[in-house]
Amino acid sequence: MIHVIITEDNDTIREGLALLINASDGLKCSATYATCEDMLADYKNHRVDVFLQDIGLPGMNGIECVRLLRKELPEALILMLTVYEDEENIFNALKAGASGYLLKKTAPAQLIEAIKDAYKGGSPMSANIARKVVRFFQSGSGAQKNDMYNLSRREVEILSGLAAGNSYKMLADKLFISIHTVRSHIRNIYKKLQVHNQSEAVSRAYKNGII
Amino acid sequence: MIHVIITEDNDTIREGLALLINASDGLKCSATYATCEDMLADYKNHRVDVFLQDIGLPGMNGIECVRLLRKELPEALILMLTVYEDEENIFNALKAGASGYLLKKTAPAQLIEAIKDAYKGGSPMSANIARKVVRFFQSGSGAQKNDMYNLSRREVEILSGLAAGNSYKMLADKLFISIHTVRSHIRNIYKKLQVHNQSEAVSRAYKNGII
DNA sequence: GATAAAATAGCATAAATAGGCGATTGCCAA
DNA sequence: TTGGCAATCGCCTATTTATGCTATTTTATC
Repeated sequence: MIHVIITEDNDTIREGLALLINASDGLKCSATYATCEDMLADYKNHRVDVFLQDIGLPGMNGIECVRLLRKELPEALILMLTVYEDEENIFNALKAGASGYLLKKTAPAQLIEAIKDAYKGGSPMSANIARKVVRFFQSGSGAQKNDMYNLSRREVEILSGLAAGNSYKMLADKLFISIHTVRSHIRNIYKKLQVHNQSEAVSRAYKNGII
Repeated sequence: MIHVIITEDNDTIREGLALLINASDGLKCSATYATCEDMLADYKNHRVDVFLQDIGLPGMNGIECVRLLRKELPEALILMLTVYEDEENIFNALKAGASGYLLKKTAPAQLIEAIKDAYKGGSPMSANIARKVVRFFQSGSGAQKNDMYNLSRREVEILSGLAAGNSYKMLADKLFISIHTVRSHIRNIYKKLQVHNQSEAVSRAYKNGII
């Protein structure tokens, strides 16, 4: 018997999942929670083999929750069950310690299979999630999406310089151009990335593998 | 109808796979080869949607073969089907462009499912393969090194806020604290990370998996 | 209960940055 | 051949940051 704990804020979905699990052979939902805080405070009172974890929760974020849970239970099996399909959430969840990543649109039968799969040591993932993870390898851990924003070579150079902690003046000296030119490049970078300051630009650059 | 091409040196396995595929609804084995060289020279004469590719082959290695095939057919769907379960082979195959990675001990029914899964855009992997791939994320490229710098929870919160593009004032308002406190936290962050401006702090945070 | 760390708050000032507006040169492609 | 884009340079001004020093109140931790 595989015991499952659900953390999901939407009442309907939560109850539905619990019903589905309890109706399945070999599975039992031992507890459900609407928030991570509730779950972390109470999960020890129940038997549990697999955690089903939402990401978009009020209060603590589901990914942060995984991180904390992992600290207490390093061997915990955690399946993310979410609507978010973007790479940032996927990779962050996996890095935080999730064992699998499923989309909420996953069919009930597959969900049950995924829980059993995780319990047996697998890492169930929805088809397109798995493809994204695989693509991560193929692009050498950085999906070169700067095609999306198409920063010029010089702009990438400037942006990297900023991330390395250089001021405008330092960059100007290093690249043998005037500080005005540096300014100008940064203005264009902001426009292309749709941001309004260095930190956000650097952040976006990292998220998108530009630097 | 999904057309499959098999490259596998063992006669028994190769014929068995072909029989299995041809016996399955919606699948057809359009050609089989014993070596990569044969396959690369002849595959264009057949319809093909999915390649089933062994790794341990006489002559050209299966992974090298994937690399070459990808150059000619960037959109090719290639499933590795092999006995090797070591990480080096797994990651090299995925990096070379394989879409999925299955073990030869995979049950026939699952193999058929995997081919259909790949055709639909998935990345089928045997349970323990998937787990290894996921573990790669958890250990290798982002292993929660923020313990190194031990930023406090609040400091991480502030740093994330900066990366999201917030100014000091915006953060103060969001966190219901004074701008002086925000400043104070940032001062401490800089000291701990040994940096002197936001960009470098954000950059270091990303590199070390703090945010 | 002492001690350390974190979170809070303040002031002053020099330096850096962002945004507005404009301009020239060279190159490449529609 | 014209229009767009990259790269270069310029000015002005308001806003934001970085850094110096100090200090109180919680919160952990031993």
